Amino acid sequence: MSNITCEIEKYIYDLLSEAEEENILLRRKDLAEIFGCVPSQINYVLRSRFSPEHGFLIESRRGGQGYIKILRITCKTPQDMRSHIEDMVGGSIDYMQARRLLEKLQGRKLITQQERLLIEVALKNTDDINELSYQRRCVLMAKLLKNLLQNIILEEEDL
Amino acid sequence: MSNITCEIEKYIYDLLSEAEEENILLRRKDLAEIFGCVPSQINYVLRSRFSPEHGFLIESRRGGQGYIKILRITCKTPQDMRSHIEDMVGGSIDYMQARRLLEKLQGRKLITQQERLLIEVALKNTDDINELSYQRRCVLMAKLLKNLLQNIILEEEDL
DNA sequence: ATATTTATGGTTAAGCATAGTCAACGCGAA
DNA sequence: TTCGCGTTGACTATGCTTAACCATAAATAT
Repeated sequence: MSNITCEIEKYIYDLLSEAEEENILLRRKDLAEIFGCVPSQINYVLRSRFSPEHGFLIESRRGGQGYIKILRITCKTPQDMRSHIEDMVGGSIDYMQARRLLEKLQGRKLITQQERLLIEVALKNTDDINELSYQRRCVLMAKLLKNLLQNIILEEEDL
Repeated sequence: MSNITCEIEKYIYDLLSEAEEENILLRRKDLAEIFGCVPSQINYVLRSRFSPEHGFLIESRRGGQGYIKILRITCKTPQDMRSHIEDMVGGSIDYMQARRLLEKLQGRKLITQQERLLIEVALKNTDDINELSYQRRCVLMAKLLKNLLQNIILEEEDL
């Protein structure tokens, strides 16, 4: 995997691992210089790899002494996780969105690959109910997805 | 501590912490002299660090014996808080502004970091609805944000 | 009383150093 | 081919600092 985006992602991940705190401070232009790319590449990495859905918050300032701060948010309680799942999925979701979400969750090690495949099978069954409208299917899929995620993720967290 | 604005902010914050009352009196020119900056720098600090979003109101008077008074906003009733939220968010807000606001609200301990993340996820979903115009999304986001904030901040009182 | 002077604070715009957005383009996979 | 991800750079927005100019309240002179 030799594209710059992945390299920058890994670099930031390593910084976060090393950091005592759950957050790190960066200079966009410095990072761009390190990787020999345009500054806006950093924005792309943040948007595609460190978004709220991935469990990160970004703070930043422009101007002199500007910075980018990346915070990793951990869901400490089952209630937090339930709310988090509710927010990620929402009241309606289509099959492709759901699959992208599952991919991210697997990347965060919140679900295993097998669990992900099982969920996708379940979702596909719902998506194949052609008697229902698209909208109706999206609502049903959201409910199903949330139930499955909550069962899987919270079971492991509730020790 | 590299810029004067942050130093002045901290200075004022310390004064407010020490003060018995929920407000303090300052002389603009004295403060400017202490920090060796032009007086209008103080206005910049007040505008960017002690606005209603930050939980403060400013009163002042010109001429001889002039002063600047900084008051901490206190929301005594749920209705006060609703008005405060309405003032801060307004009828339209974009994703960046909303994020900055959430950063401040977390700083004021009105929301937790987890709650902030959840709200950002929800806002991002709205911001990603590309079928809608920018203006329409801003209006929707303002409504969503106010609803979420009111539910979170007023959860106890509102029942 | 009224006008003038003095002592405050307010507003705005310019300039620089950042960061953000957007749309076009390239490339590889389905 | 078509689609989605990644890359790029031109353009935009923001944050801070400074300074010139504006507005107002109080003190003083008349």
